[in-house]
Amino acid sequence: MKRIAVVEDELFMREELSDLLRKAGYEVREITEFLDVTGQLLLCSPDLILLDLNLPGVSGFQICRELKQKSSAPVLVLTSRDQMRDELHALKLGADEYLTKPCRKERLLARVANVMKRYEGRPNLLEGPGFLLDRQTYTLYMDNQSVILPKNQGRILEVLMSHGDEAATKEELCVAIWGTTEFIDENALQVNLTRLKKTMAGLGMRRQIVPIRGVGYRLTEEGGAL
Amino acid sequence: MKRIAVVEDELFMREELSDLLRKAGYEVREITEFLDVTGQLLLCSPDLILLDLNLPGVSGFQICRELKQKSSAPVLVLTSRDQMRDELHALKLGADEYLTKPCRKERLLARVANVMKRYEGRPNLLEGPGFLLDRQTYTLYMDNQSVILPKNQGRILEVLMSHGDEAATKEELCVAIWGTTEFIDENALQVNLTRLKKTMAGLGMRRQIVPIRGVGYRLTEEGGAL
DNA sequence: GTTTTCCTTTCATCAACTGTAAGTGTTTTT
DNA sequence: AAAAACACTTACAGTTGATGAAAGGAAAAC
Repeated sequence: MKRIAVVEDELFMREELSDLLRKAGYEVREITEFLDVTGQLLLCSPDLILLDLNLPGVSGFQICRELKQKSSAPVLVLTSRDQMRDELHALKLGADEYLTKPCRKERLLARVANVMKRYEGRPNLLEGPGFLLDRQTYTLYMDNQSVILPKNQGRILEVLMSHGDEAATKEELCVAIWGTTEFIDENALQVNLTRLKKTMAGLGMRRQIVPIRGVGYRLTEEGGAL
Repeated sequence: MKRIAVVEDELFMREELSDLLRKAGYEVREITEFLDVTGQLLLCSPDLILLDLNLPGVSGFQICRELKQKSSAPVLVLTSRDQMRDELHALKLGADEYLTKPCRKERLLARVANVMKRYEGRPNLLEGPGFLLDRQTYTLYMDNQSVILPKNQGRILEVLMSHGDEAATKEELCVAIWGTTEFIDENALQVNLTRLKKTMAGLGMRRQIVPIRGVGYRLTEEGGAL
């Protein structure tokens, strides 16, 4: 059975949505605490996320962006009719569909089914700007090429991507690669970074890895200064 | 610029389609010889294929099926309004969209753009029943797992898939793996087949490899007898 | 029951990934 | 300007995993 996560703060609306979806044969998980929404969502690994943009305290946009960085579930955004401008914004952030509230039940269900069908059987790929990464095999897709990254390079890229434009500390990277906080050797990380850079350059990827002195590394913003 | 292949036998219709698409900024390739349509299409490697189902001599369905086995370009099927039943059939064969003729220009362009956007940045994956295969890296996707096949196993599976339910000869397989007709050693193929079988079984794939005595191998039909 | 064809396992070889080590650049600090 | 701290690169050896050869077992055809 397909699992859908509902992120909506208004009680009434949330229950109505859940009800509708359950009757349509989906398993529903409701998010009721709006701290670390992304984390909660990742934990229950839904097949689709229904996301209201107007949440108390947190930015729906921010959540959307984080989700697309850290998971590969499709996101269907709900927005009030008077915030149509949001749509474009949401789509840019990687939302797969949007709907205006209120909206007819059939319409909602149709979109839900449609989006899920589009993702049906699709591999679990992490989206980066202009490329995709399979988190299990570390197969990297760019344009029409695909390359298998060695495990370490893959893990590094995965961590960097999950941080978006922010820096990942060297410690984090080491943990991701070797599973321990004790530094095996800071240099080992260094070497693997060099190798990853080379493969990325070889593929013509626009994003580059830049060091943050004394902290770690991050991926450059799209048109970011070198 | 995106390239679209038009497969349509009626001259008038074909030119109208081509015109429309060219004005919309696409590069168009027309298929005018209806022998080995699939081969021609594979050669020009289009980003989308516009396929009329009523072709002289050949079955549009057959072409559709072959395309989905041998390429990963999206297929948009055109059918006359009085053959609505075809639609279901076409979708089952893996067509990504269908349209009834005649049809409004905007509608056609909208669907074309829509389908292409859906494929945008998507990796070049070959579709098998219930699984996907990356022809470059031989990454195999099933359910939510993904595994990297060793090159030889990948090549074998690729060839078998490209033959659909028909048998691939041992010679073909050897050529695909080692690039030569001279048998390196028939046993080498044997060994790799065994290994492929094992990995497929390990993943719980429904399709199995069955030998055709004295000829070669083929994948079992969905509910095929063992 | 014999022959042909197909299958499986084991073993040595080879290629690829990896960490170590040593040395070179490049910032920042003094 | 010199020193120190940090970042980068290259070369090399150990390990892991894929590959083909060989040998023997199973299944089908006759």
